Amino acid sequence: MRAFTVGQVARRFGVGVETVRFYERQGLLEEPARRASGYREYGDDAVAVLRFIRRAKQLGFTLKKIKGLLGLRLDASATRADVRTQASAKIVDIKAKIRDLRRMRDALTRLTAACHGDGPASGCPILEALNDPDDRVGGEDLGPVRSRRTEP
Amino acid sequence: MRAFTVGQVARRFGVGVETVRFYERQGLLEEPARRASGYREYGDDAVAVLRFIRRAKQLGFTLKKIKGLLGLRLDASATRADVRTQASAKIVDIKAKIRDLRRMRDALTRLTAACHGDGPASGCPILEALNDPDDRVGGEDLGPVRSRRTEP
DNA sequence: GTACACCCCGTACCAGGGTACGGGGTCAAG
DNA sequence: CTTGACCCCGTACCCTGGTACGGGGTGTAC
Repeated sequence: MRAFTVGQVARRFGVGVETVRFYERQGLLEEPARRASGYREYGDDAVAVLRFIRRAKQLGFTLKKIKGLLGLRLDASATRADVRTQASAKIVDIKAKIRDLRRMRDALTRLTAACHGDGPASGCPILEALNDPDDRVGGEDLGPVRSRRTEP
Repeated sequence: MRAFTVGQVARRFGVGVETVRFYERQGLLEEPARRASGYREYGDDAVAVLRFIRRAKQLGFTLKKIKGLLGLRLDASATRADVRTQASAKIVDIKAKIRDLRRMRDALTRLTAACHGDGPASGCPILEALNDPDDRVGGEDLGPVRSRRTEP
C-alpha cells in the first residue's frame, strides 16, 4: 500500500488539496494517518473513496447523501434495500427536475417563436407575457410554483 | 393608483417583506417613493414588476438575468432581437441541464434494476459500481467530467 | 545550508436567493 | 395615551460546494 501526501492524492485525482481537506471536514473522507511532522498520509483506500464521491456526484447526489452512502457501504447492518431506497428517491427527484425544466423549455420555446420582428424590445411578446397581469406565461398555465428551492 | 406599504405589497404577492427589500437592494425593484415617516410607498407598477420577476424565475432565469430583462423592458434602444437572444441562450442552457439529468436518471435506473436481493449493502451492485476502479458507472461512460471547477 | 515546493491550521470568502435579528420609530384603534 | 402591529435600517446568518489567504513548519535537492 503506497502512501500519498494530500497533494499527491489531490493531483492524482484532479481536485485541489483544499477539496480533500474539505471532504475530510465534512466527514466524507476519514482522517488519515499522520507522519511525525503532521503531514497526512493516504493509502489507496482514500483514492477509492474520492472516486466514489466523484461518481456519486455525477449521479446527482449531494455531499450529504454521499456521506450516507459511504456509511452504508461500511455498515454491516445496512441492506441493499436501503441503498435502493436512496437511489429510487434520487430518481424521483431527478424526474421532477426534468419535468420542471421541460416546462420551462417549452414555455420559452413558444415565446421565442411568438417573437419575430426586430422592433423595439417594448412590445416584444416575451416581455409582454412576463408583464401580463393574467397569470399565464407562454399561453399555458405554469401550475403551482413547484420549482421551489425550499425543497433540497 | 393605490399606494401600498411594503407589507401590503408583500402579502398581496405571497412573499416576505424582506424579499421585497432584498429585490430592491439587488436593483430589481426601483426605490419607491417614501412617506414623510420614511415608509416605502408602492404603486401597481411595483406589483407588476414583482409578477414579472416571479414569472421569469419560473422560466429559470436568475435574478441577475431578470435584472437585465427588466432593463430591456425600459430601454428604448433595446430590440426584440436582444430579448430573443437571452431567451434562446436560456433554452440552450435548460436543454443542457435536461441532458445531464437524463444521463443521471438512466444510470441510476440501470443500477437499481441491477440490484435485486435483500442482502447486506456491501456487495450491492449500486455501491459496487461507485467503488469500481474502472471509470464507468451504470455500464455507460458518463463522459468527460464537465462540471469541473478547476477550469477558470 | 539554503532555496523552494510542499504541508499544517484556522478563517474568510465566492455565488444564489433569500431569512432572521435587534434596536428603534410610526400608525391606528380603543 | 397606550398598546400592538407595522415599518425603518444595517448586519449577520442559512445552505451548498468548494476556493483563497496568511503565517508558520517541513522535506529534499543542489
